[in-house]
Amino acid sequence: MCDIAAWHDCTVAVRLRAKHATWENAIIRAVTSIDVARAAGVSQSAVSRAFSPGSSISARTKQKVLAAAASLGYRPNRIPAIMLSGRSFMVGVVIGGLENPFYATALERLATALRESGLQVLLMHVDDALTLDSALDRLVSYRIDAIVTSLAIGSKAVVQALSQLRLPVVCFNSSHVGPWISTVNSNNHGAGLVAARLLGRHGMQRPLWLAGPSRNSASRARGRGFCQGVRDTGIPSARLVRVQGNDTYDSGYDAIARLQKQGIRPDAIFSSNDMMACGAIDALRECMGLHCPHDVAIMGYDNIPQAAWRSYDLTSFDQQTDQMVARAMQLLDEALGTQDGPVSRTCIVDAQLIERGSTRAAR
Amino acid sequence: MCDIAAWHDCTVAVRLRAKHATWENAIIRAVTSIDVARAAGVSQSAVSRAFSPGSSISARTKQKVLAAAASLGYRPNRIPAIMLSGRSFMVGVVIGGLENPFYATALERLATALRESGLQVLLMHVDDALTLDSALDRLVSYRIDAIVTSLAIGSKAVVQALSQLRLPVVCFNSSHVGPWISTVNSNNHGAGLVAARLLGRHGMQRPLWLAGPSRNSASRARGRGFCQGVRDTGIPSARLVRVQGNDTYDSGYDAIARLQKQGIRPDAIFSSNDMMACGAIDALRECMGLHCPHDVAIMGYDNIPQAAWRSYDLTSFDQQTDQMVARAMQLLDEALGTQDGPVSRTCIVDAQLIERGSTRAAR
DNA sequence: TGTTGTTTTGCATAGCTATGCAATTTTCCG
DNA sequence: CGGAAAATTGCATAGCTATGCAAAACAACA
Repeated sequence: MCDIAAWHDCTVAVRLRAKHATWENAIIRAVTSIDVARAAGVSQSAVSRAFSPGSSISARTKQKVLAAAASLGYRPNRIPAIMLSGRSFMVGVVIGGLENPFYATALERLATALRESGLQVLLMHVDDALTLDSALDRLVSYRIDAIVTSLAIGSKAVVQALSQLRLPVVCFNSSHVGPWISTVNSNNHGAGLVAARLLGRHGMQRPLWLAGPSRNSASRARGRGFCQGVRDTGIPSARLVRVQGNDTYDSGYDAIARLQKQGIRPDAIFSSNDMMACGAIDALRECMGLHCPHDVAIMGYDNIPQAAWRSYDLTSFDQQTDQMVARAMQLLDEALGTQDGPVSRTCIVDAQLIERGSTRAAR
Repeated sequence: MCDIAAWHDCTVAVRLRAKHATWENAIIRAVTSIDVARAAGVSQSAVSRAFSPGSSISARTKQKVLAAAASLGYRPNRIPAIMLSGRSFMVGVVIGGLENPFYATALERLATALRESGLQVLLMHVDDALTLDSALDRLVSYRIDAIVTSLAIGSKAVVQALSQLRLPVVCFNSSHVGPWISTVNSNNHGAGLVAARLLGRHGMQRPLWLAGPSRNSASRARGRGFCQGVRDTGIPSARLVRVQGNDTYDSGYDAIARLQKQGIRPDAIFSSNDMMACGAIDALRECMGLHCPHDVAIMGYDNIPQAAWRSYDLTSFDQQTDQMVARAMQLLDEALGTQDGPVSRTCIVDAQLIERGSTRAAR
């Protein structure tokens, strides 16, 4: 019924003819500061100074230049400055997994923070680690000043590749460190402890740790914290269930659905992230007839918007994106500002427990 | 309007540090092709050719160059080429509203497509139309080749600002057109018709159109299609309820929650997007005691991942992101390839109805 | 070997702006 | 008004690579 768009039918081509022959030249050659200088009757230096705040130029000259620039449609060109200074004010942002709303939001905040610091975002989306190398080559060929990545830097090889760039790198939630590499981590281990204590207060006896892929170091840290917290609280030790595949809703759903066959019946679940937790809630109800929070208490991580949606009402840990981004900017500034060579710092931000209905047992 | 001086101001702090960086670079200078040439005992041209596929160079020379380059850690530099060719192979991508998973996914796909076409993404996140002007100035100062934006270009002023850049612009779901501006639209109106027909088949009698903000032209088109479809089908005409604020889950929830007081009791809702639809489902249950699909059939738009989550199981229209991105790339290639001046084309992609439980009335 | 044709190499340059420095103009003050 | 100080302006250049063109090396062939 809805057939593929026949775009030859729906397409409207509108070609606009030039009124003056001049604009065609403008395509071939952009308006330069020399053009403006000629039009304003000043030197090219004056044009440059008119657009550089704080430089030595009289109000009258600046006025003339700006007028000429406006009439010619001149736009300052930062490319030559990159060559001269060796600084492009571009930061390579390497991301993946935007289907997780947490990363999408983080990217948004990061982009805003970078913009406000006068830095541009050269975005590189990578599907897997394989494409990372060529992605880095590309970024570097544009002479980026630094790299910020939210990828969970899993392998030593990736760390080495990053270090060899001899560029400041700031990672989110990466456990590996090395020269040139700084990281901002959520306090994953601490949050795991808090999660376990919360279950202890509710008297849970059959906790389950719903783990993300083992290559995800942040997930591993959450699990370690949780299991330790469970031991500390004196609850019977937590059962580990690891999702197959990625840390998505479907993976969480499937992992819990499999419990049915195995005869496992948890009364509390701590999930490596919110999407998996939502999948778990639905699987419990649909496959096992268990309801949250009446039969099972559930906690996630990330505090994605959907955790607050009423159908899930999911207790979660907020990663405090704003703080983490602010820290990342600090580390970045520090790395960019120093002349002392490779900087490597780590910085940990506490996650905040957001209690919602999914852990309010109504027994 | 386009205050160029203003954004220069915000980079002053960083600029000062750049001086130090320059001074420092005199000591730790990036490896250039000249360094490699010296090390390999060849001319700088040879180095350039060794890294330009298809250029005239003997295997032996290339070998020497690559070896020297590897040992020095040389990385090709595209910045001078930008100056020479006037082409940066960077595309400015202007986005906002990543909290809507649909846009996040679209960005991911777009970034991938651009990368595969050898284009870089210079990302610009804008919170509102106010920051757009300065954002554009920044992008242009990096000599981007084109702009792609998923913002709903609402106002004539924005269109004019974009046109004045004299750069190819490709918009998603924008109704306004103009020189230099091409658009890829979802068939919003057609989808509205389809939605109405679906309700007609189910015998609904009290349809409600849950409208997004009136400035959103895509939302308006969906509403027009729906209302016309409702008329065509002979159902009593659809009631309009417009959200206050943005097109989010909360807005959808609140809009439906308000129905209670007004004594409105729909038996079918077509929502401007999925997030609002999810809010509507929850509000119906919590505030009015109505259940979906038993009491009310609900449809959304975008087919975000959450629409498939079992707690919502929402019928939706898939915007066929892959197709839309592919079309956008075609329009982009066309605009970049032509020398004939400003191109303006429009292209429409049908949305695909995804029927799920929210419209499977179990009466 | 000489000649012609082909491949490879190096030279020289363009591309545009920011900035140090010197020259010039303006301002200030005695 | 004169001269010193300050402000402004212009000149010249650096920054790095891709590429047209000419020169050189090489290959093929008689």
